[in-house]
This record gives sequence, structure tokens and C-alpha cells, in this order.
Amino acid sequence: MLVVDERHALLLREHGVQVTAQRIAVLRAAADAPHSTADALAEAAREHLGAISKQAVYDALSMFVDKGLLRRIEPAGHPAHYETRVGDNHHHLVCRSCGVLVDVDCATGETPCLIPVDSGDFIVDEAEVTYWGICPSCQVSPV
Amino acid sequence: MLVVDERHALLLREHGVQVTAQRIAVLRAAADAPHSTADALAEAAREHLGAISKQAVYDALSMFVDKGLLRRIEPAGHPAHYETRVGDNHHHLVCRSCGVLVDVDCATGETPCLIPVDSGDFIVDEAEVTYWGICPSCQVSPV
DNA sequence: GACTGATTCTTGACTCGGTCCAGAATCGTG
DNA sequence: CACGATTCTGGACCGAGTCAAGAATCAGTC
Repeated sequence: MLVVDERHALLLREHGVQVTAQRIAVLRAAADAPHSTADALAEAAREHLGAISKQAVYDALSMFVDKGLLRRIEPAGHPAHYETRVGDNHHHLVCRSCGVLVDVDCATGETPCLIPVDSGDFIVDEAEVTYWGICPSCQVSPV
Repeated sequence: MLVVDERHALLLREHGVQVTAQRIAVLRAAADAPHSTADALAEAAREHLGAISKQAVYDALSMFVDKGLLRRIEPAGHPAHYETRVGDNHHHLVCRSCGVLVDVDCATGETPCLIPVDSGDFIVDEAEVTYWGICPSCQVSPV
């Protein structure tokens, strides 16, 4: 526990940002439960801190995303989710029925379908792929 | 004008739904201005009808999407946009700065990166690709 | 052309996810 | 340990979209 928090504290220091109890709690919550929503992370952080404001959670999360510690995923029709697996530009599968999110590696090799055939004069810096379908458990008993 | 409306009315009848002034106005607005938001379409429809409720617009739009007459695009952090180009599963380029949306054909041939390498037991029915970048005009003068 | 049941539209309250703001608390450097 | 900068709290607020009840409109039948 303490060890874990120390590690997170270090990570924050390395990124040149202030270390606060709230940030550590949020970072920890995100590491413990990948693909969580801001709300769920706030709840989890609360279990360690006793209390934390909605704002502190949002602040921490967007800072983490900025610094590349977390990645934000926002499937259409669902609140944003955060994950710790960063830097490999993997993609996601979303269940149309229950909204569950699953990691998936790309079909076409390394840095895949990254460049559109004709990007006009856009400067493209990211290609985001989302697969939509029905997850195994919803195939059996739809929500 | 009338001709256009007749065509839209026919389209609705073909899809087995009631023809109403509101639906025609919304469909028309969507055809006239691709990539519009619900709000913009409501506004455009209002110019032809005088008045239309928010609800009627949302009802019409989601019905159109259901029937395959329109496609809904929801880029993270932006309200939903609707377009009339359906059935070819093309993709989109979104400007990070101003949010403008541009159609783009897929990089890797027909029905492209559609199948993830390992979908577990998910039944995948769609692959959605979104390219993020900066549009030409924002490169010159950022919003 | 009027009648009638089903569908659709209007109005207005409400939800959810997220942001804005001002003042209080906390951090970390000197 | 004191001070300035950063961050956190609490609460109001916002935009996009949904819900619900009653009024209006549609389309098939006489």
C-alpha cells in the first residue's frame, strides 16, 4: 500500500508536478481498475482518502492525460473512461448493449490504418479505431 | 422546393413510416447541410416550418438513423453530427482545434481494418475509424 | 369529406457528465 | 517555518440529450 503510493508519488515527481494525496489516490484508483469512469475513480479514491471533490478528480485526470500517464477513451454515448495502458495506440471494442470496454490490438500490423488515403491538408496525429459489437455475456442475456 | 419535399416524402413512405411536415423538414435540412448537429438541423428546419420542437428533431433523427437514412457521428467532446452519406462506412477526420468534420475514405482498401486481430467472443458489427488532427485553417489561425 | 384510433409533436421538467468560479487548504522552496 | 504558488473544496452552472403527459396530426375506413 505505502509502497504503491510511493511509486505513484515518484511518478508524479518525475513528471514535474506537485505531489498531493488526491493525485496519488486517483492515479492509484486508475491503476487498480482499468477502464474506469471519472465517477468510479472518484468513488475509489474516496475509499482511500475519505473525501475528494469531483473537481480534484477531473483536474488530476486531465493532467495525467496531458502528461501521458493515462489515456482517455470516450465511446459515443458513454462517459469517458481512463486506462493506464498508454503509448501503444491499441484500440477498443465496445459492447452496444452494456457498454463494456475491451482492449484489442490492431488488425493490420504496427501503427496500422494510421494514415488515411487522402488527408487533404489536415495534419493528422492520431487514428482512433473503435469496434462496436455485442459482448459474450450480453449475447446470452442482453441488458 | 416542393419537388425536393416530394422526394423526401416518398423516401419516408418507402421506409414505412408516417410522413409529417417535421420529418420532411429535418430530412431536408440534413440533406442540405451535411455534418450538421441536431441543433443546427433544428434551426434549419425552423426556417421552413416556422417552429419545431427539440424533441421532434431528436425523434426524427434517431428514427432516420435506425432506418439507415442518416448516419450519426459522435466525436469525443463534440455533440453528435448527422450525415446523408450512408452505407459505405467511410471514416472521419476531426480538427482538434475547431472541431470541423471531414469525410475520408479508408486507407486499406475495401471494408478495411474491419476485423480486429482477436475479438475474443465479441460479435463485432462495425469498425469506426476517427482521425484526429489540425485542419488547414486552424494551422494558419488557431481558434 | 368526416370519423377514429394510432402515431407523432409540444412543452417543460429533468438527468448526466462535465466546467467555472472564488475562497480555503496544501505544497515545496528558500 | 514562512511565504508564494499551486491545488482543492463546494456549489452554481452549462450543454446535450431524455422523459412524460397531454394536444395535435396522420392515414385508413366509412
